[in-house]
Amino acid sequence: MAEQNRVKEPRNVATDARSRNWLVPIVLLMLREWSSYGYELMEKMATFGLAAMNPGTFYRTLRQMEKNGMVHSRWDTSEAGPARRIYSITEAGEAYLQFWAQSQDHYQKMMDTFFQLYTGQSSKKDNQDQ
Amino acid sequence: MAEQNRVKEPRNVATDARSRNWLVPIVLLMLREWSSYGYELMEKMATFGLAAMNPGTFYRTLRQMEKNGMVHSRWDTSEAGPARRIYSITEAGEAYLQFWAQSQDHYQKMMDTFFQLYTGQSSKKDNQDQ
DNA sequence: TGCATATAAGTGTAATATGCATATAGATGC
DNA sequence: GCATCTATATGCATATTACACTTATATGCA
Repeated sequence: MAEQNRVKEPRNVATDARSRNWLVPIVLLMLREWSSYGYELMEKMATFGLAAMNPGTFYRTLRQMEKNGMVHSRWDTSEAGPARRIYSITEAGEAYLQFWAQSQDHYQKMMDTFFQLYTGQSSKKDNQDQ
Repeated sequence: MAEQNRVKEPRNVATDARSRNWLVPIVLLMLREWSSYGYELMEKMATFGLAAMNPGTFYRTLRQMEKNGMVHSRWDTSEAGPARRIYSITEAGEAYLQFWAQSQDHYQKMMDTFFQLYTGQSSKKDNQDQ
């Protein structure tokens, strides 16, 4: 019955920022370094090798983060062109970032377990050279 | 305005199998080793330190995977107790697993970049002792 | 001037995903 | 008989996300 059902192409899973679980912390990280606005943030995402999700979701996520208190924003009309909403990280945002970073430890272990089973040996993929 | 809005407690983010992005590959991994059924698979999840999501979602995901062609199933009534739906991995499932493992590489690099920015040094969280 | 395009930030709505509660059913214990 | 464990599954509400648009300012250029 499941005959002509091809395997649905996995939509890049962790390759992109999807699940927003990634989006939020990465945006916070960027804002920790320099306050910025949506359009720029979206472009910087590429630095992380993250094909940014569609703009609509991205902007909406930013507003959501503001509602959650992780960031706050102000309009910037000083530059030419359309007004920009400049986001800055808040203390709550910093706290979240810290919490998240800690939780990554667990994640890393899980990944390690995965690769142990998958390849029969530990992932240890970061002992490349440097 | 965003005043009494506390930061929504992140519901364990990557700590559990949520986003199912993890669920699928891990189930496939387990099925690669030995064909099994939902109930057992759910229990084995604990091995990965993954608090299994609720049964409903779990079973539903398995059926979804079958529809996608990653696994196929047959009823097993040979044992005592309720019939079990035994799942086996398909070639498409193996292919997906491979694809996924590759994408994790990318993911790992991203995480590394993240921690470089966050702590100012490479994550290197697995050079603990051994 | 008129129009395409880049920059910038959004909204509406439908499709998906997920959690939670609940249903069904065989087997076993008491 | 009835509670409980094993085993699989569905219904519904809510949460997430994608996709298609909308609104605006500014610039290039024919």
